[in-house]
Amino acid sequence: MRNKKNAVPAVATANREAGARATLGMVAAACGVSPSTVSRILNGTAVVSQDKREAVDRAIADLGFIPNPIARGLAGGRTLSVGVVTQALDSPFYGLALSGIEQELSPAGYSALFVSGNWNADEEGRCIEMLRSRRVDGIIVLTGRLSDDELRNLSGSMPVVVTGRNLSAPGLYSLDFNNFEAARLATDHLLTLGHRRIAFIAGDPIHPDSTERLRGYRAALKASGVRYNPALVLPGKYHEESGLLAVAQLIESREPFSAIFAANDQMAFGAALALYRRGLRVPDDISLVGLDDLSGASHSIPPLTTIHQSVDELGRIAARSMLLMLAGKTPDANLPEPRLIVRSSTRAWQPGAPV
Amino acid sequence: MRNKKNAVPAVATANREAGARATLGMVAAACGVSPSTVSRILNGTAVVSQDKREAVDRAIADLGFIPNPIARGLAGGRTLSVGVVTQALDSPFYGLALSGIEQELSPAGYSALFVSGNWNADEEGRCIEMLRSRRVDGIIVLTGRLSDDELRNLSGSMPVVVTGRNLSAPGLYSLDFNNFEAARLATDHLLTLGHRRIAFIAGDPIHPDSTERLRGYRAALKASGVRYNPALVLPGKYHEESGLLAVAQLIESREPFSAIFAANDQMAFGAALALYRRGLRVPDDISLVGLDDLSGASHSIPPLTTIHQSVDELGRIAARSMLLMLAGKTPDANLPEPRLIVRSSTRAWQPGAPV
DNA sequence: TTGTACGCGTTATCAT
DNA sequence: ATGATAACGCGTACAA
Repeated sequence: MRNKKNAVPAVATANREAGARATLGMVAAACGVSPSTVSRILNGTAVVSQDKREAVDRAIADLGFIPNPIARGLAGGRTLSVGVVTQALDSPFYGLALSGIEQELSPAGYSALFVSGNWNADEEGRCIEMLRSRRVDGIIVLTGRLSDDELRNLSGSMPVVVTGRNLSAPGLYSLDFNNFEAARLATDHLLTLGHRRIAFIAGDPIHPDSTERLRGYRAALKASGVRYNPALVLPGKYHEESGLLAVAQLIESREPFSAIFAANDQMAFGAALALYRRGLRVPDDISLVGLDDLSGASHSIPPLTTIHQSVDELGRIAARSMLLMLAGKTPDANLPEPRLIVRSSTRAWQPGAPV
Repeated sequence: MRNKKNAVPAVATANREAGARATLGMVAAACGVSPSTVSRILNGTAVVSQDKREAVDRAIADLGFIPNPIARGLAGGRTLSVGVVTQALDSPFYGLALSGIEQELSPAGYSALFVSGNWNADEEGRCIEMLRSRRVDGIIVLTGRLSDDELRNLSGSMPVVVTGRNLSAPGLYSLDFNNFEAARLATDHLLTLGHRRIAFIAGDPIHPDSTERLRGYRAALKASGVRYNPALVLPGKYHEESGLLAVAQLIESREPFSAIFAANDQMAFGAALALYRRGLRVPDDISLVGLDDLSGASHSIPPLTTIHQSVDELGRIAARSMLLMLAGKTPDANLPEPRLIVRSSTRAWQPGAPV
């Protein structure tokens, strides 16, 4: 099954036509130098004479040689791949981050191994074991359910970048959106428009960002001298259906409100649908603000006023930080601050609102 | 940099605590057998005496040994990984497919290498080169811009599963939705409701499914004896903005219509927004049907009547077919037929529509 | 049944 | 500046 290595040039060229792969050894043989020299040229590890370099470069182009990352990994102890633990591959939020990660990793010659933990700590653990067994050079964890200690532990054996948390350790870099400020901005926008009875659909308390967003909501109210009313805070789970339910529940409660701030866009979409079903118009009757600025937000009905989080930028920065750590440097990038995007789901408060 | 191999058990255990990985050689040394024996036990390649097997099993568990897929790949010529070429990682449509692929591949011990071609043939070519250099065992191509010949060519060197086409070759399996029937169903639904002036927002003609969907639209009209009116067919590009533009253009043209069938949900969302901006109500003034049944369709305003395509099932079946080919068998699975999902964006035609 | 020896494609170390 | 040689961790003929 094995065929001879270091075939002569003619054969190598023939092989290439046949779809077979050229190897470093074949390149070396083709121009009469040692494999080490070829390797050095490839990696810029040492100075090589001009003529040899040219000969080798030509042979490389000629044979269509591409170094084998597998063998490279075996020999060099690195695989030029980084593992990415996400929570869902089909998510308007995480999808953007994955995209950003790939955009940054590919040009650097790294591949991403995407695995999804599905919001399950056990599954996430298995994913990480799998990534370790594949010898990824580092791991990027998007949010996740793992404990901080597990993460710190992992960072002992390889560089780790984690989003949605704020913890530090050697070999560990964390990146988080300013959830507090995002929620504060959203609430403040409604307050500025004159709204006072502002309902808040909270996120799943299991996410650390949920409490931050609640804090931002309360801080904005306080700064405007509006009393915090617990009856206006509804539990949600960050998906559309929970936003819909929350609003249904809110209306049932007969607690008056003129605006809603949903802790993420998906819940805002659900909320909008609930209002629509009750015959309440957005923004004429009720103003609505989301958070995230998912791609769907600009084409929802009405286009959703929301807080923009640069999720693709999150991905890019996470990847860039990983690349830096892999190069032995220390990352220090931060995420851009959230900013308000005013579209058509909010308007100034009017006396005599229906609710 | 290299450290000694075949460390004695005590050291191995210590290493394990330190986060270092056990190797097959270490397992062999730990119980005084040869590496080949361990390998055989791992792969069930040959019969091994009971006592050795037990000793080895114990050592494996003890050392927490996990075979290194990299080395395995180098030696055995397989990597237990399959490449997946998608067009976008952040897409409500492809995301579902990726998710389905991972769900099927993981339990089988395979990893997926997701790369995105961004609707660009060159980039797609580079992706495939990268996957080949990483020695993936097979490649799944979601739609893509590659020519059929390139695909057939690729399938010469490894198993290939491609979606969105209908071609066959040894080592190549293709899977496609019934786009014709999907479009026929959508159009027929509107016809059944009494609509006669049904606009069609077509997809990007560069996608082969676009022409199929147009065919389905025309076939349904014909079957109901409705004359095909080219003025009611608008060009689109499968994204929200193009749906919005198409409707704006349609209204400008002053060609009367009472219903719109958009060739995918994303364009339907854009269409809904355009109608909303003109003060036209869905479904009261205009009925609207999409195609795909994206997750957002059920929470749009109003919830969108559409044709369900099991995109996650597409991913799962593609992966299952790949697994079959990898096992030397011939896949023969087919995609489920599209089905109509009636929600709230359509209603019976009323005389005296505003347009 | 088990072990030996070699190869997979590359990098790193040590000579020269 | 360059080459020989030895790993990297595993699979697999072949020998025993």
